[in-house]
Amino acid sequence: METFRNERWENESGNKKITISDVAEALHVSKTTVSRAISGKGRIGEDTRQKVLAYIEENDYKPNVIAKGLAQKKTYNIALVIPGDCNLVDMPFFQNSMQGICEEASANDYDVMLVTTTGSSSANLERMLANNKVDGVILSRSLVKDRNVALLKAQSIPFVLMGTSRDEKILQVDNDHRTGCSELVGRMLGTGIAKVGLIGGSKNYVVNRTRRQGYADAFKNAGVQLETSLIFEDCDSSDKIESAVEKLIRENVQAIVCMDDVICSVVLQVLAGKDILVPQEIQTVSFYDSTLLKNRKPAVTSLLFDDKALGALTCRVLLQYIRGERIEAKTLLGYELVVRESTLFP
Amino acid sequence: METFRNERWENESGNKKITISDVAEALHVSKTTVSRAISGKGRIGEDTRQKVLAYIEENDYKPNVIAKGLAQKKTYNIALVIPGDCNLVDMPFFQNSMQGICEEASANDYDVMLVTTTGSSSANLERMLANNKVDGVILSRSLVKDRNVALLKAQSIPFVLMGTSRDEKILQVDNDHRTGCSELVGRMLGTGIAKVGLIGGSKNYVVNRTRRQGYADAFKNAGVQLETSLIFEDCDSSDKIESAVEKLIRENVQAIVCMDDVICSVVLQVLAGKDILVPQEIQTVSFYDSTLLKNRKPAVTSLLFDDKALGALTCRVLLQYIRGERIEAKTLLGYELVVRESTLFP
DNA sequence: CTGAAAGCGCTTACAG
DNA sequence: CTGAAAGCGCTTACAG
Repeated sequence: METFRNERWENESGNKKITISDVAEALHVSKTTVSRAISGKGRIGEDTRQKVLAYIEENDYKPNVIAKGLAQKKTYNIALVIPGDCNLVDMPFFQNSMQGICEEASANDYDVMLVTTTGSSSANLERMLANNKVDGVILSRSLVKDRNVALLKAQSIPFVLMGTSRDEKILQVDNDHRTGCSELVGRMLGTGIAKVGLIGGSKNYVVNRTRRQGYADAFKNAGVQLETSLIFEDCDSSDKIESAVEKLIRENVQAIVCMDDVICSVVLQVLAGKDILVPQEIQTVSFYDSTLLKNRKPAVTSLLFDDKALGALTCRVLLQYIRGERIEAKTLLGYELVVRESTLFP
Repeated sequence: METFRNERWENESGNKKITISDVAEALHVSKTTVSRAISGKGRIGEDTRQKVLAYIEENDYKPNVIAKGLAQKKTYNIALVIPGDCNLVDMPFFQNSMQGICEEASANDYDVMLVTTTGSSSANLERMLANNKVDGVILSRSLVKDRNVALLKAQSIPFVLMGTSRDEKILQVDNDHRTGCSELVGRMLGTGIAKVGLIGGSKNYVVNRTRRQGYADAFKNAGVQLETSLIFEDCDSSDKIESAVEKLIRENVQAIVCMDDVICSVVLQVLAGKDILVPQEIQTVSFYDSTLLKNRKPAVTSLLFDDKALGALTCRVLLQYIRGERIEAKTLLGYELVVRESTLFP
């Protein structure tokens, strides 16, 4: 059995990193001058500046960010908190927004630290904060009663929520689920039908409540009476979804609105099992396009959000806040309504 | 429109962090002594040690990890590199292993920095390495020709691959896909059937090649001739998968082995569309249980891997390597074979 | 415009 | 067993 051993000292001579002192020495200037040439802060002669910059470029000198941070009392890190126990339907959201965050951070010479928390424990986040390894944190998709929010507030460390909260005291950036859902449902009602059922996920997630509001808005706008008997929430298992679909069928709904793609997937399966045609007999839409339904037939009409852009923007907002810039308390991003085969929109 | 502004200086008096100097001063000892009490390194009187520890506990002192790192030329960070552009079927893998990595790191007082790369760019990784912000890196699920591997090797920074590579010079930790796939296919062949088709994903991913080897192993072990005409690889779109299924049907296969759940999902749909019964007419298995098929009927026989444990182990191996401990070049983790409705195993 | 010096919050030979 | 001092690689008043 082959084994490995890290023997860094052997090649230490080879790639010893060059420091600011080395640069200063080689150029017969002070470290101060080198530092100024790099940061652009403080007065410095244009020619010396160029000389330093040229040498740095030439010799591939990279300042040690850790040391820089220590001196400035910054870390140039932000933390991204994601649920360790999310379900499949939410994964594309996290994956995509994550990429947006990483790229935006990278572009600003920041790095992102990953912190996973579970519903029951914020231990990892606490450790991270205690260790002072970050300048700020991004929280994603919060729960209605979110312990992480409480933790962050208590520490008075800059943070922004990538999602929505009714707490106006916290910075928020989110997709405009509410308007999107409202427009989508509005399109359904606009075709003249009124019996539109809703099947939703756990009310524990703020996003699900927001979607529900959008659904309600549509009825209000259309002047159609909303029947609460057609609304099924907290459907977090196949069984619950199936039973909801059956009840909706008995109610003779003309359309079923699904809050997410997992729900929609089950709904389509139940309808297919009963040989109910979509969209001819019952139209179906999903509130979120996660590619989970990509291979499903019929293709489902749904809302398309740019999660990567959301991540990037959230990151930018956090960075601006850290720098002390004045920013809007809440930012909402647009969406696209994608009409596919599962509806009979004109 | 409400706006926010970060005004840290206002409450700076409130939560100024206490430093090692404060502790030393309060206790009338030197910083050296405090440092030793905490680290456990160097000789120190048991009573002074207790005294220091008590004070620290009492006043909630947390050493500044950044400063500690600077002095020791360590960062107490590792980087996790994940593809920014992975597809749905791989998300559960990344999500779960991520959690394992974070928790193991946390338990060792390390933090994990997130780096996303795309097939075409390793820029983020390069930046991270240049900035010296990590002591080591975890690479996940490498491609056959992986630029990240080349980059890491050139930098001679400790790294381990969470996945498999034929390059024996790199540290690897992986699920034992090969043995798993072999056993699963072996069970099929053991029922007396011989015409077992295979539909696989992109050969660009090492993991898909490994699974293919497991498939081949099974035939060899069973003494059954493997028909290459029943093997379809690089099926990375619905169209290709559908066409593969149709060819396999024409070949009168008795079973179809799917390399992952997305493939399997499409296969089941095609079979259902043609009213071909699973498992009565064609048995079906998937090589990876990603919960993507959870709501599908019939439930699919597949392999179950503990991705979270894989992440944790990978992290542990990297940390041991960083510490200079001797470790095995390659570690393989077990799996569980879950027999469900889609097969006719005895 | 430039530099010497102190400092960020730790660790670690070295000396006692 | 304990401490003074130098050092990790930067930044930033302060002085010139």
